[in-house]
Amino acid sequence: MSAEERYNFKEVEARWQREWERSGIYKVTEDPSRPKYYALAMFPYPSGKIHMGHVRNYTIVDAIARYRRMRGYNVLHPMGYDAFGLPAENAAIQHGVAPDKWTWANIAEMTEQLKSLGYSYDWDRAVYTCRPDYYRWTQWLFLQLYKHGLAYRKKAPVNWCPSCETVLANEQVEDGRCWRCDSPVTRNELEQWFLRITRYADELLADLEKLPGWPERVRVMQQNWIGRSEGAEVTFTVEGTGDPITVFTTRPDTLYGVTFMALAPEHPLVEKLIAGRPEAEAVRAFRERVRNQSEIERTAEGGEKEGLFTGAYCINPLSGDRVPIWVANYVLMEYGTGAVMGVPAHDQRDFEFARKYGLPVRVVIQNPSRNLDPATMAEAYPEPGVMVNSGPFDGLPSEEGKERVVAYLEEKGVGRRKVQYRLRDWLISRQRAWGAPIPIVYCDRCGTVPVPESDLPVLLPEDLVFTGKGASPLARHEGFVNTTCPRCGGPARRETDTMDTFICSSWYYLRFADPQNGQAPFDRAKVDYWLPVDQYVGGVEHAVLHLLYSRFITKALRDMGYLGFDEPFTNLLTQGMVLKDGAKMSKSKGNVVSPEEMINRYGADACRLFILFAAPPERDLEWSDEGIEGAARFVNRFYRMVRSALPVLERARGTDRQAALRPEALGEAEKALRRVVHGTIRKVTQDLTDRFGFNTAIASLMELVNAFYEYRSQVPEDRQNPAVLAEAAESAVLLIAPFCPHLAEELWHQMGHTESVHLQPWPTYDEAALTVETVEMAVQVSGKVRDRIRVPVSATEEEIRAAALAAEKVQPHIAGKEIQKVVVVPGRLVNIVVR
RNA sequence: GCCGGAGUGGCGGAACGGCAGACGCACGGGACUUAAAAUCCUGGGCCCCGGGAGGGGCGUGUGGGUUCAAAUCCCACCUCCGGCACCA
Repeated sequence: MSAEERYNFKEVEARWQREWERSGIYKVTEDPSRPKYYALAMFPYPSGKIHMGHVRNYTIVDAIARYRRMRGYNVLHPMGYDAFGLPAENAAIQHGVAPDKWTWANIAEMTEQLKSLGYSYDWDRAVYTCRPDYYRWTQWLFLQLYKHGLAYRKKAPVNWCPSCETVLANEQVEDGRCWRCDSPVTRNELEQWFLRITRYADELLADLEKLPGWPERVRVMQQNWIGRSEGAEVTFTVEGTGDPITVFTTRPDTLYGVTFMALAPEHPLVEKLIAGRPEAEAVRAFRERVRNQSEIERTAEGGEKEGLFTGAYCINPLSGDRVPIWVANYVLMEYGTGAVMGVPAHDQRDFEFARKYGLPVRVVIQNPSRNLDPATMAEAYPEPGVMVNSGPFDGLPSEEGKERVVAYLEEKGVGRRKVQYRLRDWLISRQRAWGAPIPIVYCDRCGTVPVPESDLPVLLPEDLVFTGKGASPLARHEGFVNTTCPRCGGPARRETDTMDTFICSSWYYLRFADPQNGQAPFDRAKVDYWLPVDQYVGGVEHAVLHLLYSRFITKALRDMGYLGFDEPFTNLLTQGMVLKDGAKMSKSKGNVVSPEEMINRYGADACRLFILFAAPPERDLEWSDEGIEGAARFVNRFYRMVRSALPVLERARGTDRQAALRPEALGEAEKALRRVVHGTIRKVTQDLTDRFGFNTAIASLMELVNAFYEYRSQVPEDRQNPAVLAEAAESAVLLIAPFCPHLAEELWHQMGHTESVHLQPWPTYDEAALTVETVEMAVQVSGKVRDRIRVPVSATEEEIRAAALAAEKVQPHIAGKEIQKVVVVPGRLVNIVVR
């Protein structure tokens, strides 16, 4: 093949990217006359260059967006940057580059790379969370939450990452380590801002039911994280002082089995209980030791249970028993009430604790199949059974007992039904400077004062000094800190913590509906038109973080009257990772494949094609150098297919194609090619509509290309049917457009069209072209394929049966045998069952 | 421990009650070429019998079951991956 016939992807891709940008074909506005489709990829942190994970994510969404556009939808397909965050600050400390400079340089580079991949974004809608015109509204969001009692400040034990020098939310601690830098997290008592996500715990859990378009896996992860459990609160009374100690339990039926009370070492009552007692010093020392343990140490595997007797006793409200009060390291102050009733016979943790410290074990639920003996039990019996040693409740099945005990406690006023969640409020203060400042002022006279909306944004100073030591640069910036109270006008100090960047990303999908709005975060009518997101795509690592936060913010804004829907993301696709040599790509492993290099060597279309073809989107994808070469080869093969047919196609110009495609006008070879063409249209359409079967859709396209070559090699050039070839080539180009947009656009124009291929309607298949006169069917004898027969599609079951029984290779297998049954599956197979 | 997902040729994967291995990668053979690259055609799950055309058996993690028919449905188990986990 001559040099100029080789597909010059570099020139073609650059040319069409320029043209699309010039003509603005991907720009969208609201259009009530068309159905809308909002396709969204999780926007990136501008870390420097894009990696293969990004390419995969955005290629999937781009294919979806392009397909929907051709199907007649008004498609919103935006992109932006989650641009606040620690790496920018670290760069400032290490290299002395200002965080905004560093960030904007990265954004410029990544944008250029994204453009080189030919994604169909409406770039006019890009949002940058670090820009005042965006974070102004992040601050506005905070103020609304504050106004509605959903943002509050409290002193609490919090997760502190010593390396990032900031606190973290619970969701951002994994196995006791910082999600970002992997350092062990410590516990600190600090005054911090929280968002009351727990107020929505119930709805966040219940509404998972409304998300059938989410992967089961993600819903289960959120369910686990929210951790709802039903039980009761029961109040014990301290002997002597009468102080109440309330516990949460899921097993009110075991209340008669309580043999000790266990308090978290940090429990507020501990100090009063031990005051003046000989145990006081030891308990205080124990408390300090536990408090200083890191999350990892405290929850280490096995978890040796430790505790100390306080010297005090309390009274069981049900049995009247006198119960010793202990402090124990396994009781967490953050969950429930920070106090646990110890029932060794029926709770494994209590059991271990009781055995270690010689506390009594009292069986109150009897195992129906094997009698439990407290003296010999080797482990707790947590299963249901029959209540014993429980006064008036003896003989009740334990499940029923739960109800009866709670009812009794409520009647006596010493307990009540309670639903407890594992989910805790979202800690959002960050002691970092490169983030959206929390719009709060502290005034000696007025206290905590929110910045008025009209004063937003609270701007980040541009002259921050990053030393990496001591307090945040924001806290050390006098010009920022010192201000006047918006209420009384007196001297005041600004809050110097910034917001968790997950707040910035918890509402960005709303801003895309109205990104330039200077008067409000978004216009309700525009949001009503575009939202919710029809298809969201991203990594599963945000299953609990970003996706839970966004659901919460959506519900909060809905309750404030700003939104009219309950859930932000109707359908979610969690794409798999891109691996190399079986492992996640990372600099330390040295197995990183650079998208930039691949695009340079093989072209954007080949990269996109390989990534879509190599694995279904939700599965991990193993990068293969040979694989992408194969994809590049196919791009060329496709290009040559159309190029070499252009002279023949020229003959179809201006003729009546529909007339030329009438069945009477076609020979067998033409009909066969048309069958493949229309079969492929059907297959690709199905694969893109009801699932994301990009890999099988592309496989089907490859079969079409193979059939095209076969036709051209088997029918002499002068006898080739121009109308059939034109239909095949046009269909192929339209079908490949979502995957290889440059290739499709180039060929579309070479075929003589002047409008963009991406604005064309999606092809439809012709049922008539799919019909066949005869079908081949397999003939099985007792389930094994022995022969094949060709029968007319119109053949009756009786005729098929006769043909099968007469088939040559079937004879030896049925000769002399009794035919028990013949199963005929028309169009597929015949199974002759013999004995 | 509880919950979820996945195990199919040398490799990525397809089929999700009806002919296992579509499509591609890698590999073998052939054509074109002085040669190579590129391209085009072609072969192939594994084992056994046959010189050959051909024939037979076994095959979707393991063991059972349902069915004329199971990768697909049911039961039990194994392995790997992921989530939660001293949450009362």
